[in-house]
Amino acid sequence: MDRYSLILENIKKHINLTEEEERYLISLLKPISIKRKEWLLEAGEICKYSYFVTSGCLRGYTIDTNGFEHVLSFAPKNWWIADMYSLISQKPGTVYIQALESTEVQALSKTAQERLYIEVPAFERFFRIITENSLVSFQQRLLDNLSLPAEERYQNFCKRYHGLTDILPAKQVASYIGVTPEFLSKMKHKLLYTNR
Amino acid sequence: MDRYSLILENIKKHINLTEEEERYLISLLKPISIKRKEWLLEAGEICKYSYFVTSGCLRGYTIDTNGFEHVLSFAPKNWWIADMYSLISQKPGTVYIQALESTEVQALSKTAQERLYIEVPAFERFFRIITENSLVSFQQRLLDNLSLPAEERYQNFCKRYHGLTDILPAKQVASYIGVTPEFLSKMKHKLLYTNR
DNA sequence: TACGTTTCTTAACCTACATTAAGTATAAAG
DNA sequence: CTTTATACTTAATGTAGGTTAAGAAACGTA
Repeated sequence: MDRYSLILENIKKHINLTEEEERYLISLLKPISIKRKEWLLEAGEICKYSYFVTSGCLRGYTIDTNGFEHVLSFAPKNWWIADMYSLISQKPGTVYIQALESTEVQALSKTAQERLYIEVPAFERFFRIITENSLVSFQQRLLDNLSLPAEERYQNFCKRYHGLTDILPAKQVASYIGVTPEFLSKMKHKLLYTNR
Repeated sequence: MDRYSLILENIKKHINLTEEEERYLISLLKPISIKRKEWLLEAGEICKYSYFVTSGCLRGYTIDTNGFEHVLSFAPKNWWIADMYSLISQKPGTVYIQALESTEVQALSKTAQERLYIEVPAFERFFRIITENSLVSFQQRLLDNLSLPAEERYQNFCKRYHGLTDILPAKQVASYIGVTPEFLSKMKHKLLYTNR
């Protein structure tokens, strides 16, 4: 039962659950382990799960028509991830979800999630709230991309995802903030020698 | 009662309402009219309403540290708009919501919205769904900004917001897709003479 | 119907960031 | 521990899109 405490605490930050509701949720979860570089989802597939990361780290990314990858989101421990477009439309998506290291998730299927909305309406609230939060951060990220030079986007990233910057390959950070690895390397050099 | 049909139809696309629930919703709405160039919300204020546009058109935008405006979203007839960050945190926001022409909205206050979640749980579902849809389109827009040249972003915009392109000042479109008015003008010239 | 303001266009010049390429460091996997 | 792939750095060169400026068109207000 302890392997569920992380997800339960995550949910109980926003809603209250009775023990029975907790047990019901747990009965719907499906634990999945994947190794570094393996995928939970690939472009072209229909996303059938919301994933909650209990250990390790995932990345969601797309590949554009020129073959370049773009990181949509990182999902370290305690984060949710899915291809939202595909999950809600149940059409083939464009997102890859890949493990950056050995990772364990609890998968909640779309059908289980819908059952949950009906049986335990508080979950409707929970997912509304985390979707709202996600929307706010994507809006802010878009505005950052429209208004800030790459150097500030990098510094913001380091602050906001503090522990992550050390774990992630710089390449992935570059892709997230929207620059090439070469240019990120140049920025890091500059930041190192011009301030302090 | 007919002035409410647009918002009721909008909501009934996603959930069912009894006549009593409809009446309850209507009792919570506050109609507001504003004229071209007036604001419903300014940066620094706390956003207290979700706005549903019944006629006219609004834009949500921010002003960066260099004084440049960036359009976050347009809200023509039948769209919802708010400063989501400020609305959910009830802290001062960064978004201006301004009328591009004479506009009428139905305003639903944050407190009314929360009451609605409790009295009529289906509204929790409704706002979950529209927030999910909004999230998907912001994710796509971010990816477009990361992966597509300005010319394709402009063409996508023209397709996706078809009627809007004719109504909006080109300046606003430029701000939305993330280029200067000068560069948009250059692109339009090019598109006009190179194809067809 | 005219005036002032805002928007649009054109063009010369500029810069942040991309591309290419080649070498070096790091780390995964046998 | 070695091997091999992957990630990182540096530097030269290229380009999409920004900046500045100034005139032309369109539009809102009277």
